[in-house]
Amino acid sequence: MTTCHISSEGGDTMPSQTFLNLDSNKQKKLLDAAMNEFSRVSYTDASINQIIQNAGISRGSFYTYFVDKDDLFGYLLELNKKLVFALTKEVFVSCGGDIRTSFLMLYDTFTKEIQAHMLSRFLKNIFLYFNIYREKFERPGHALFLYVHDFISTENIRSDDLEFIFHLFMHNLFIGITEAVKSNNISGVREQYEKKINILCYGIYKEEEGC
Amino acid sequence: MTTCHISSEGGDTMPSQTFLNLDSNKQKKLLDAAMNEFSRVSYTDASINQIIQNAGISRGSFYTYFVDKDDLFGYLLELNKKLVFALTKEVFVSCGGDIRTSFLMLYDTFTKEIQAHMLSRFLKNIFLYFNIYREKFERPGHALFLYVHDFISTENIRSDDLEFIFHLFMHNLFIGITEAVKSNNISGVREQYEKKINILCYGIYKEEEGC
DNA sequence: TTGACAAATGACAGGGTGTCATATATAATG
DNA sequence: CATTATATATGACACCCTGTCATTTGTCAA
Repeated sequence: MTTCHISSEGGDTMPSQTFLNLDSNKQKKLLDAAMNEFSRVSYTDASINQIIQNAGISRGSFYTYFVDKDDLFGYLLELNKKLVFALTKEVFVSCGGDIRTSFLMLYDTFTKEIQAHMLSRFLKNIFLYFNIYREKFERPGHALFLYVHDFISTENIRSDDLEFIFHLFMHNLFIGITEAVKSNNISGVREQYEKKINILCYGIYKEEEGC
Repeated sequence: MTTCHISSEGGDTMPSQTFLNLDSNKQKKLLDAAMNEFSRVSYTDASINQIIQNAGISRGSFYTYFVDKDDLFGYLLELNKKLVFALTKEVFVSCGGDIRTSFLMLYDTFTKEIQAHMLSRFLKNIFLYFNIYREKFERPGHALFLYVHDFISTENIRSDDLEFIFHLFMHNLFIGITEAVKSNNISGVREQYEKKINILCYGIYKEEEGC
């Protein structure tokens, strides 16, 4: 409970043993085809037909590996989760645990990652059609929190519910990145994101109000 | 620009003249069938086949009225917009324009409305599958802001960008309602929502930090 | 060689969308 | 009234999708 491995949550979507038994080349071929399809179009439009065609497997086979599109997609997320976890932790450490600077840096880190990394197209599409993935993606939030909460500084924080705050910031981070990916006015989006983070940190009301 | 009618924005999704020319009974029959379908299942699963079957019109006719499911749905939103606008304004007025109390009350008002009003099932489904509608629904936000901004008090607000703040609160209101509709722990959700609003108003940092 | 079990297959049923040539109203006009 | 023009309605059609399942193919041990 207290110690948490990355893979602890989200084990609900797993391929069948049949798939796991498969020659790893064949596995990769299917996974690659899936990544391509989910990068090509939105989740809704992604077609299993396309995937199996590109992977060169039969319809029937696919359904012995995964129960449906959701299952496959969940597995892909699972595989890419480690990257997100590691990056997040790294940022918190390098910011001395300060929430405000951490979340500003997370934004920059992820948007850069999306531009530069091999996963770019897939990640980009995730954020591009984020509204659809939101639930799937935000669910492992608890695991992520457990993974990094030791590295968050709470000295200057008013509330005692750190997890709540973490999720609130995370949520806004994801929305920010989503907008960054969609928009062509990068600096404008970044500016708005910082504004939001500042509001979350300092509030909108003038000083006089008591806590 | 400054004066704003409710219908100003979102005129992009409109039924064809053919539909508008129709006998109003026939119009209603189709609209009712659509409302039922969008209440029955998620937007993704909503089927035009079902709608035309229940409305007793032919496939071909439907496509002379609306270009697709999106178009039809947009029109339904348009028709229900007035209610949302009116309620929002009312709340702001009755709260003397204070953002915090207004948004707390908006939450209560809308969740009650969803339970009590004739539109309940439709509205409920909107929020239930909100992730999908988010864009469609948040787009008319600007019109809504123009409609109510005169009734928002800015005395105790730090920032000068009222519209930005308004959208931020609106966004969280919608998420709150969405969660309320989904959850069976109503009071818990309401509590979390208030927590969030308080953070937006007062921030998470302790006093000492300068503005 | 022969079972026995694991894996792969594609035809099939059932559902969906958007189109279009054709049929049927309704109105207008000589 | 007959005729032509115009608006509206229709459902068969082409095409796409998903999930299933009886059957075939592969593999390995006895």
